[in-house]
Amino acid sequence: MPDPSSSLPTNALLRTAYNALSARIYAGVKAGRDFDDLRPAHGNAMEQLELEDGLRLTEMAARAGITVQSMGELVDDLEAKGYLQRRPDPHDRRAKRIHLTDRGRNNARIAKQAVADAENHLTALLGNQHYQQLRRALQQIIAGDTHDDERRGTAP
Amino acid sequence: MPDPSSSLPTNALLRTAYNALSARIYAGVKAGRDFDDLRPAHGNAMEQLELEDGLRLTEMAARAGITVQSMGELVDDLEAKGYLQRRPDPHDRRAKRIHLTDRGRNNARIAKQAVADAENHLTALLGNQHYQQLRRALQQIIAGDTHDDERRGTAP
DNA sequence: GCCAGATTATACGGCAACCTGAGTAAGTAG
DNA sequence: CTACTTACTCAGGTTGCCGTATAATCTGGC
Repeated sequence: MPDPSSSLPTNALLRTAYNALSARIYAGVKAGRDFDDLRPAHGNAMEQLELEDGLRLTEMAARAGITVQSMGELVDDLEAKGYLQRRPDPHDRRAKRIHLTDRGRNNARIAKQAVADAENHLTALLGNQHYQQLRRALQQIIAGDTHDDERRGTAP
Repeated sequence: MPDPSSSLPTNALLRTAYNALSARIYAGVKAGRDFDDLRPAHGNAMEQLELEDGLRLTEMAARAGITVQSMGELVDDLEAKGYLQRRPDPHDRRAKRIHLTDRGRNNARIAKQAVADAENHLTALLGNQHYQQLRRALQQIIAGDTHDDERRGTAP
């Protein structure tokens, strides 16, 4: 197959680049240890607890940009597999705080490293200057589209 | 919500930028006319027939990088909605050729325009030079990861 | 000409990762 | 105390794929 990427819309380039990079990170996580029972979507939850332990479900869903129910499923799964634990919030008996277990913390550390490796890979591939430019361009796209779409809503 | 994009991994930036751009294109297609019955995935099929009419299912699936069954579903749906038509291949009685109807051709034209609009939007947003650089960087990421992942396969 | 094996399309079932809608329990404001 | 809001759970649906299996047809070797 001749490389068709030069004629593809930028749209498609973004998606393919994202997939490639995600696969790299995901492979890095799974290669590290016995974390075969994690699927990419679980990263949505793990990522956040790595930064801030003891979040509530609602908060996590909002940060990940998915519904509370969806995040609930991920957390259910991760709890069953021993990566994290729900504990009642002492100050609000409606809420539960979600904490990493030792296993979860261990995995989070490796995931963090895999992400860092991917960033280093990009810097090496593009050169630091182009790497920074890429990030700036992506941020502009994200910010630029937010303005226009705010009133019109995103696609269903 | 304070803009967190500056600290996000490049990975996440790629995904969000992709989503933003896709939503823009998709909105463009739907705004143009009465194509409310199309979902984003249908683009996988329409895109190709726009370039080359009368392809077979197998060919389309291979080009889109999805299975024959998945493409079959999309084609079923598009056929039911009057965007395209299956006609027997006169030279191979196993095969069917997939052709755009008038409605399909009309939609393809609008979709093409929506993609072009999105590219123009990007050029205006980033400046032509940075736009070109973005595309180059994405192509490098795609090509760069292909080499490494070829033997190891992509993530499940 | 005929059979083995590949190709083309379809049918059926399953799964991941989301969603909407409807509920319960607990907190908060008047 | 009532009315509203917040946090979470339960049930069920949708989208977009995949795997396996089957029937019809084509192709190459004999």
